[in-house]
Amino acid sequence: MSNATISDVAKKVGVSESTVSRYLSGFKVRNSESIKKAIKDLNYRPNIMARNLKSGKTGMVAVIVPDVTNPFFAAIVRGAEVAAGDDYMLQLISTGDDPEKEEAAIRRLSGRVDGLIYVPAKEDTDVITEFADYSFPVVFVDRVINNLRGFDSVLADNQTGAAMATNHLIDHGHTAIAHIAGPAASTPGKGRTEGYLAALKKAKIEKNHDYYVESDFTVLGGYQAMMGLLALKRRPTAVFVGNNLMTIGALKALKESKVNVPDEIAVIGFDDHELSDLVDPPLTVISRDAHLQGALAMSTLLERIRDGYQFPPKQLKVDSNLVIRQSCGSTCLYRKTDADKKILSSSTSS
Amino acid sequence: MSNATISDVAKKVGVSESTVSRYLSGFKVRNSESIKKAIKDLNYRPNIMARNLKSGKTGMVAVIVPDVTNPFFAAIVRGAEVAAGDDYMLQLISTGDDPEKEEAAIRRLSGRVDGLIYVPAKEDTDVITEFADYSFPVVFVDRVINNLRGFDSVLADNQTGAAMATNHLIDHGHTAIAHIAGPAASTPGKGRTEGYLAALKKAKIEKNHDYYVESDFTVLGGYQAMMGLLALKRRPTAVFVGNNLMTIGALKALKESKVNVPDEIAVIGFDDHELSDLVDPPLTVISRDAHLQGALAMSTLLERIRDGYQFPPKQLKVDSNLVIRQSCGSTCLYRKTDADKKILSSSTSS
DNA sequence: TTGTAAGCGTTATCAG
DNA sequence: CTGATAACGCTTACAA
Repeated sequence: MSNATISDVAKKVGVSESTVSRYLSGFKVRNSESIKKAIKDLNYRPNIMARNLKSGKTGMVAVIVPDVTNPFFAAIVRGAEVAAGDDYMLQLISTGDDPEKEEAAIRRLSGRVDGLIYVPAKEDTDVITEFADYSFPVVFVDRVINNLRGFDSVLADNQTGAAMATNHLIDHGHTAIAHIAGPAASTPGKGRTEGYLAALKKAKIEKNHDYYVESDFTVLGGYQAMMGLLALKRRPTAVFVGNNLMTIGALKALKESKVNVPDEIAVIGFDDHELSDLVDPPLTVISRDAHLQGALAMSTLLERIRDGYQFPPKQLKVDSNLVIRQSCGSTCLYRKTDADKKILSSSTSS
Repeated sequence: MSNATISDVAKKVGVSESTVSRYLSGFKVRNSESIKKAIKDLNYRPNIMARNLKSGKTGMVAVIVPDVTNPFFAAIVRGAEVAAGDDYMLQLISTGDDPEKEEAAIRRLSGRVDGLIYVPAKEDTDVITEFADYSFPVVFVDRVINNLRGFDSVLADNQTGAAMATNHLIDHGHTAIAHIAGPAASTPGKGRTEGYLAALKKAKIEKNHDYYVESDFTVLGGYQAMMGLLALKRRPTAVFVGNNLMTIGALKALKESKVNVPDEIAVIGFDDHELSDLVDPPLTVISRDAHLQGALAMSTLLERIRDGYQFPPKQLKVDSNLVIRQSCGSTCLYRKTDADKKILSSSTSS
């Protein structure tokens, strides 16, 4: 039973509650030894709620991700936790991509946490407009609610990454390059499509509407999108897939259809994976440091919690890197690095 | 600013605080309409801390896992969250396999949560012995602290699963069967080794000490263990690997050493993975429902929170299943099912 | 149904 | 350095 209160301790030692409280806060008190002993004897532990009620702080930060089960989001969470150190503990909300659950969860957050790291499932919601009232700072990661300025964010360099991916395919001689994209209404979906289109344009490759498939960032979506591409009269010879889950789906579709990668179709994905070098064939991807994104988000948030909005909102970006393995073939040698060797050069820019 | 208090609302309407409080608790009050309006106008939201201080409940459950980044643990977390529903929110602690951080985190938990779902990183710690004092119920998942009875737990059927794995290899005609095991001091490490040994014994295969390698459940550990096995004068022809991460490491070692799976060596892993059917070759594994484990743990915990320990501790177990793909070869046809087709028959037994 | 008042456990203020 | 006292915002007897 840990229901001993500060008053019990005070009584036992024969001092006032305030003295014990001061001892606990590290002030010098006369009977510190006997207080120490009494605390141990009574197995006293301060009541956090009472403390919080006084201070108005909770020592908690909420992290909302669409799905912890996605290794990419898990890495963000882990990065945030590491950056929080001993100062803050994490409340995790993983809504399973359900915007309604997410909204409900946000509503329940008020008063429970000192800040929020937020990877929204859908970006066209308007719950967030209530945040102005919600009395705690918010940092967006990877996605950012439409038309919402005034918030900090930590994004990936989607355009550059997607352009690198597309250029890599172009360098291999492809011109029939498809793109299985995330929702055009999402920050990463939009950004990556922009990068893809920009790269095509720069290479003077005419864009083919059949080769742009908007999907939904899920395994099933990627599977269906790839099936659609395979059904085309004139199949693409290369595909850039817009995220990790859709890449898995696309690969399953290719495998099921017995289409050889990279000989019949080259594949490049966005976001790396622990198993990317073990799949058949080892997967060439654009990678970025999700752990770092989480950590940056947390440190930005902690600054806000400490200092408020005296500084203007930050828009952080994390670099993307090309990790070349074998799913695009190896005809293009000049860009080739050791397969399976990650180039970990993630850095940040504002 | 959400700093309006119940007293502000009361003042605005011209009633007492208790009336507003009653309205909030769903009681019938005369001026409910005007109270409703005042709450909206003032943007009043109840202060959770104050409420908690009164009730002594936090509405939070802690979930401690060694690493959220491991998809298996992520699934446990997600399962727990789903089972929690709207009643409880999750505090996540993922210590990166650091027992010291874990211990520190546990210490800070008291008073913050109403209960704990605990997957310990190390099972020989004794922090947990303080739990008796810690005033909140604990449910262990997957692992269980040494010599600790009196707690609820939700484990996997490690023995049976490991025996299935080993038998599968035996059915393929193997007799030189190695086992890359987790720590013998851990529940799953120990259980799976027992299953492995039992299956060997039943098949009257003499056990070879070189073929038992105790490792640490990490990718690197699995890699090194496999490298060790490959260096043996008399290599095993089949390996049962004790968890998902070590299996990844083992596969990397095999790939690097250009050893063909399954022709030169058959591999079976413990715990399935989203990508298991895409790796080369598609991986045969023992699978169990981690999501279910998390959910069962949560519902058990919620019972304890509600009803206390009036019922004796439950020891739940989740079934393991054999998922046959191609990493063990296909010489043994009678057990063969459609490759890549999961048999989802997870159920529970006490 | 309503209001008054006490109390949850802590910390901050202010006199001593 | 110490102790009494008043908050923090809410709930809940108890009385009206």
